[in-house]
Amino acid sequence: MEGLTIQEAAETTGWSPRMLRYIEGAGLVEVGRTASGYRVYGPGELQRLRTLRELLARFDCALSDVAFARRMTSESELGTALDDWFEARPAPPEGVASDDWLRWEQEKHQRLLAAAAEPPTSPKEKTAA
Amino acid sequence: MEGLTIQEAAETTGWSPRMLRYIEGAGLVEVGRTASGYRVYGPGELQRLRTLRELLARFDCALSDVAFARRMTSESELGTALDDWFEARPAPPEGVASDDWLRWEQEKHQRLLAAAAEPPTSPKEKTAA
DNA sequence: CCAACCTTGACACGATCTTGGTAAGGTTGG
DNA sequence: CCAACCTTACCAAGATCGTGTCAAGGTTGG
Repeated sequence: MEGLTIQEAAETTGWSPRMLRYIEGAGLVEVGRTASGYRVYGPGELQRLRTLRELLARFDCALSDVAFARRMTSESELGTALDDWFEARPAPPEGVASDDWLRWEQEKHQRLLAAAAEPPTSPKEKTAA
Repeated sequence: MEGLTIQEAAETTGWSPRMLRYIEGAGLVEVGRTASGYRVYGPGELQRLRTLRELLARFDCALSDVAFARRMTSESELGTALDDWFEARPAPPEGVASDDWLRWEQEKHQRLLAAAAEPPTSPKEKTAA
């Protein structure tokens, strides 16, 4: 057997076996299997699991937050939409009256949503896979 | 009065007054106040609220997810740490034996955590506030 | 063969999120 | 002045998350 069993992995990472299965189910760590279906944890997975633990503690966030962050990096539309929504209107680009600025902002949001809704009919840009 | 009251805003955005207060409490939309403390919703906030609604429906995510996404863009350490953690090891950079690659990976994660933990004693880089 | 693992699945509990309500009190407009 | 709005602050209920535990059954190593 190349790696550790789930119980051994639990001991060295600080997660419970239950949580190791949960984390796997959440799609956060991929685990290999033996021919008969036993999970096999290699050094990479162990390190990843320890780091995850520290990450959650350090930034006080939840597994579901990390799962959502994963969605944001993998679904580029989602990431773009959120980043765009967050762009506060700090100051209109110079030279535009604030009425125009507001209109431009509103149209920007509408364009964003339209783009997100629209099936890839005319893909002008594919950023990251 | 320059903008809409909370009830009027609720009618035009599709949120309930209760939810408008909740969203404000979650820090997702800033709302102005009259001298006596009444909330005042301007066109910008209304548009932002409508867009938020569409975002949640379109991508099937929750307010807490958006709130976390906000944290990720504002706390640069958090965003960096997560992005780094997500970097799967697809293939080692050419020329490195996989043992070395694994060691490099492990050290990368440790560096990452050390950097995040360390108080700004020797600030080599201050990216974004 | 048998104890000690592993698997999936389910039930359960506490915590948090989302949402609605309701109560006690201030503001406003006619 | 008074009805109709606003405010904050609670309580509640259903969903989801995080986690443990237990059951029924397969695998493994000595």
